[in-house]
Amino acid sequence: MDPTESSWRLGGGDEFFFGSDKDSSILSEFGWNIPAETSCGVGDSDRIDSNFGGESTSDYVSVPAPRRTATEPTAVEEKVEASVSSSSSEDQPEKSMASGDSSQPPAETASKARKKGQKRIRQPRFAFVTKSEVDHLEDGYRWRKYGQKAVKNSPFPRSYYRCTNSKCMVKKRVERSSEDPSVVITTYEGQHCHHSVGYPRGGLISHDQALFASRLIPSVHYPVGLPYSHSLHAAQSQHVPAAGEIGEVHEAISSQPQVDQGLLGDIVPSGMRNG
DNA sequence: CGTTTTTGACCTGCGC
DNA sequence: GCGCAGGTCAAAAACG
Repeated sequence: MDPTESSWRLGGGDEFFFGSDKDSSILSEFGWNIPAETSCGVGDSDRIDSNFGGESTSDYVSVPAPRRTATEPTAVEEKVEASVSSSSSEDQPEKSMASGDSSQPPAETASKARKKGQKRIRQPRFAFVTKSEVDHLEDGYRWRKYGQKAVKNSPFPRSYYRCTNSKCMVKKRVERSSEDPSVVITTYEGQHCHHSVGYPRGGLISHDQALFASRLIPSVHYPVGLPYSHSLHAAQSQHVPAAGEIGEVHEAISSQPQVDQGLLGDIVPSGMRNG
């Protein structure tokens, strides 16, 4: 297991936290409302540093993604929860590049070089707990699955996804809770440097969603019920969910399971859902 | 034909 | 130092 997990485990994190007012700032810093200037393509750890104000190591923020809809068969009931993860896994700047770039030399060189020389830089992460029948929730972005692993304490495998945008190095990992098979834990890592774009064969994301994506961050608040401060962040990530839901989610989170018409059922704070 | 998913192997980091 | 578990890569297969 990785240390990382413990750090950013839902509600378990304790390294990063921002105040309520800061949330928006932070998020925006991460570029979750970012147009496309963040640093895509740049692929350097620099971007993280910049965003985090120089601390390349401590950074975990989240990258909320706008949830979508159309392809989702039954996402009607989803409890979303998010938490910020921090610390832990360090992500690799170069690595991303290497992997992202197929044109790059065999991963061997790249991977080796990168690992030995320096530590991987961690990227902001956001974990969402969603109650849904489908593992892979649409968030407005296109993801490509690049791996799957069995999880030690869980009968369910963990899937690893990467944004299909060649310049975007955002990753996402999805796994089902061993406690509640109906609960899907989605962790976003990194930040999109582009708007949500099309949907896989299912159609393009609607304009609304794109728009939504661009502004979801700022409007969010954090779930009052969350036990951890980080949760707030997480909460924000929830917003990401769907266009038009922002408002709803926001409310739901902060006050009660409100729900959005069909998209979000009720939000479940990490600490609360445990019961 | 192009893209995505699947799957096994490899590498890295951490705990003991 | 060894073993374990997580995370990623890459080749092959499947799908649209």
